[in-house]
Amino acid sequence: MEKLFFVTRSEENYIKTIFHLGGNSSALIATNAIAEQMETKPSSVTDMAKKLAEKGLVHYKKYQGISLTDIGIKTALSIIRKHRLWEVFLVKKLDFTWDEVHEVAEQLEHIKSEKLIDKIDELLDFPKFDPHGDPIPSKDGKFMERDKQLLSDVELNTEGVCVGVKDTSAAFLKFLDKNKIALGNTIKVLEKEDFDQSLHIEMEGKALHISHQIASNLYIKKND
Amino acid sequence: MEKLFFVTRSEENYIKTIFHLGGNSSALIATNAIAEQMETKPSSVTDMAKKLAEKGLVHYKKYQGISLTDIGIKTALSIIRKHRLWEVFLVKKLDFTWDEVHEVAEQLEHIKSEKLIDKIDELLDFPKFDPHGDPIPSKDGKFMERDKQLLSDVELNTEGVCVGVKDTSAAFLKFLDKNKIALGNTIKVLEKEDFDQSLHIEMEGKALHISHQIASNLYIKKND
DNA sequence: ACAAATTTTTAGATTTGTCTAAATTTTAAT
DNA sequence: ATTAAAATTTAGACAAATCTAAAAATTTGT
Ligand SMILES: [Mn+2]
Ligand SMILES: [Mn+2]
Ligand SMILES: [Mn+2]
Ligand SMILES: [Mn+2]
Repeated sequence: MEKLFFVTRSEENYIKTIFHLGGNSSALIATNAIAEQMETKPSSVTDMAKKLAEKGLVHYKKYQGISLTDIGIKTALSIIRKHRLWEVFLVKKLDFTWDEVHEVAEQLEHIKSEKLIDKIDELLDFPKFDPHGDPIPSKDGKFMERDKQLLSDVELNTEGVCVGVKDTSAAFLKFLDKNKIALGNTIKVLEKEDFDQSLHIEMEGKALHISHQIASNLYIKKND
Repeated sequence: MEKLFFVTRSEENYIKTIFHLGGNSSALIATNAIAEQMETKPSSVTDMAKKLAEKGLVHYKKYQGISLTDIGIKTALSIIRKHRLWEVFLVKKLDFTWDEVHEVAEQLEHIKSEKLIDKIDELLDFPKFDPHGDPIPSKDGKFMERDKQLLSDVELNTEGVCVGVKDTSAAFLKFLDKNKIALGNTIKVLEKEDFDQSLHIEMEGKALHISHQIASNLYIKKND
């Protein structure tokens, strides 16, 4: 007793959103939070909550909040796996840039074929992270959360490597491109401005001055 | 004035079906024919006919029949292009067999991204035919109909090459696999049985006896 | 040409996913 | 502990895509 019901595209999008808002574990996610994230109305979320509870994908108690069941979590991980693998495919095989992939992956993540996604995984040589540095769940739902910190949180003189972005908007990613900031680049924190918390850093040997807004959306992995 | 409206997945499926039933040119396609092909009810087809006419994708006159407008034809060709390119992709890049690809392509053909399909086209080196021998329309809607004939229609001693299948069902394709009949194989018609119209042929040098049903679903290109 | 058969359309209902506006419950503030 | 504010749910509506049953138009057979 597991894949009992067909899950629609809309249901998949709700499940994914609940997961991203932390609805795994036993945290209860608010109706409003889901509505805001999905740019829909709270009443629509309530309607869907009932439907998903009916299908055994979420726990739902009126007025209390929503969280994913085990099956819901498995479903979410499967969608996220597909989304991220397609993103890697688009970048590695079709020369998409990292700011172009999300939109298309939003569509591709709903394609229903286990064989398809497993073959894509194989074609890409089983990547562990997507183009934004986010981990890719394996077929059985496991994934390694990388040891990473926001650049804005590390102390002076820290050296490391860019490993991910928090903000994945096209606008932010294009800004990073323009400033030659890319995942894999080496980085060192040279100075912190107390006044505006901007940072003077060295990236791949070149000096760069970046705002707090940028630093608080870039993940780095500190050198051992 | 061209891509005026958003075309839904359901509308795309109707457009494609009308095209395949010959609704390009000015032939009028019957409501019942469309309903049968799509395994839906005639009343649903009528409803959709009105919607598509409203959007300028089909010509529709009550009780007379349905045909595609120029925009409708362009739309159909774009969907068919996507379907067939994805089929080639699945076979060439992901080792799908030709009997497995159709189902998945039915989903992938609805992905909306011009860049995606053009890059897939490029990755595959601009194939002209899909795994079943059907021509792939180019970006601008042109395609070459191959010079081909049903094996059941050619005369005795004809020599040629298998270039396509008429029946694309998984059952038929698997049958061909089992009998080592593949596109690209050389073929020669040795003898025709008058009684049941079965054929004795030579395929890649090996003798084979095939029924009329098989011969009438295999396309060959005669040697010059 | 005209009745019978067939095809097609209409009318009305259903499901899914969404919305607005009103009612209810929970939470926060005094 | 009340009251005010905020969050959530309900009730009722709507659009899309489908269906069934009945009505209308067309085609066919004699
Ligand atoms: Mn993404
Ligand atoms: Mn990503
Ligand atoms: Mn196909
Ligand atoms: Mn095909």
